[in-house]
Amino acid sequence: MKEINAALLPQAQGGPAAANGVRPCVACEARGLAVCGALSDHDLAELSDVSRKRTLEAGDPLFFEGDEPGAYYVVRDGAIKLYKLMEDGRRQVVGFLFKGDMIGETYRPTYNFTAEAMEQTELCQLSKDKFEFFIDGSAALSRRLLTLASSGVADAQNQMLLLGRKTAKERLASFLLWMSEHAVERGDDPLHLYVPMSRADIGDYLGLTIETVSRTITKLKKDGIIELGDRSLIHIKNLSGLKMLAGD
Amino acid sequence: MKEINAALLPQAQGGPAAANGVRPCVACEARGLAVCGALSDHDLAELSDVSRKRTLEAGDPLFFEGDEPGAYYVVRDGAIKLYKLMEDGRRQVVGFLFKGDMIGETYRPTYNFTAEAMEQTELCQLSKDKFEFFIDGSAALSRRLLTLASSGVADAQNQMLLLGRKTAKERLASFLLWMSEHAVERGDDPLHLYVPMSRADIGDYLGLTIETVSRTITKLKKDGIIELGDRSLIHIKNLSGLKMLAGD
DNA sequence: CGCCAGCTTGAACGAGGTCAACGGGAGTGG
DNA sequence: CCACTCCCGTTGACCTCGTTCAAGCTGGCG
Repeated sequence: MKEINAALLPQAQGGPAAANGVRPCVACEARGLAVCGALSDHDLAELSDVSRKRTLEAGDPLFFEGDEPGAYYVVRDGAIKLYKLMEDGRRQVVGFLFKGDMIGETYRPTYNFTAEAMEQTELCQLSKDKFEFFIDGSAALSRRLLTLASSGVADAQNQMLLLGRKTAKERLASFLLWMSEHAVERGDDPLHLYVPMSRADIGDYLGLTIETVSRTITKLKKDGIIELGDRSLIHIKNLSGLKMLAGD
Repeated sequence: MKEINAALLPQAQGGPAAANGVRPCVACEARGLAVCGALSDHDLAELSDVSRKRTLEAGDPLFFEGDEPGAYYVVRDGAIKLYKLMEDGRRQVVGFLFKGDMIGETYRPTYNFTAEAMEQTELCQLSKDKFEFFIDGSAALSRRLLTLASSGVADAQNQMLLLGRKTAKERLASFLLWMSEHAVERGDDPLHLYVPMSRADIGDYLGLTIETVSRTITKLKKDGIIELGDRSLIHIKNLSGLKMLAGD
């Protein structure tokens, strides 16, 4: 039962981790963050039976826009980007997922975006049918998923305001603030941001080119708002200044 | 019980229609379209008890961004726009609602946008607490709401692609196609669109100015793609041409 | 060391914004 | 019935922000 979808997977999991097979969700480090927090220990133990660990390397796709959803995924660790492509290659990143986030295309016939790992990422893969059976049986889980979907809509609407009406500087400032707020939720330092996405990813998320992203970051640096560190780290030196710049 | 929230309403309903009070949801013309379709006749009869009819005139606000949600609303007839404002007045329309659509800020602490009628609009107002009690008790309703929320997210992501990466012409074409598809869902003629929104509304939805909207519509007219009729009517003369222009 | 991918910086361009003038239909009042 | 106003949409001329094109820079890795 753990292996039902193995044949459909883009890449089957290899290496030493595979030997561990399913780990109990009860002890999952992402449990507190994730949707699984809505379930009792007993339910979670059952969920373990329909879940399966997946590991992706940087650049690996999880699924493509238009694919039929075969599973739900919870990010245990790492970072995923979600994007849509136009025929001529124009790209729009519609979201980023980090530890505890879920891919919630609940009850949709096809995925509306492509999902791709930005770095090595561990996922919990939940069988679609089994998980939906769980949803129907648990009002708490339904409620949690509805709440998540609603905040997903709210996030998307904020992004619409950004894309439709904000200047390049306001977009960058809003993006950094968003990253900061989500760092808080995950219990990370909100002033020393780990930003695993490339300039191209940021540009495609903010509706800008890599050049504009680069230039705007340089300006923020010169204004003393932020500082760039090693390994994708961005230090926010002036949070209130950043909030001013974000507009709203 | 029908009147519990009457004191909180921005404008109490007046005129002859008020005398009717609550009309049974069972016979509601929007039932087939709306979320209520997920409920049995029996449940709907109960829902009638916690629902109340509201009528808005063009320009009337239903609620403001930041307000605490006190109710859920289903549009029975008319048209509503949802928008967010920045301090300096820049505006982003994040959605339009028509017959059968629901305002689904499920389980959120505040509304994320302002809702305003674009023409005379009839709404069914459902008590928040009562309706949430219904949700918890009905897996079918939960499922329906989750499906709606998911397609709301998908819609929002498509709009992100539009706002982030499409040209003015592509935006207008995509908008008209979107209107056409939703006309089909509502059982209206998909080639003779009723477009109740002003140029300003369209511009603020597409991240453009009224001037650019006007110029672009003129171009579409000159290219023989569309034709403008009386009373907010737009006739699509070349649907496949429109699809070409929309990109994706 | 050399190569390549990702990032930065500069210079010129252009799609859409801004500013301004005008037109036409609905409502109002004489 | 016309004169007047107001609002909305259209059109034109000019400008600007972000894009495009191009050149260098930096660091990781063979």
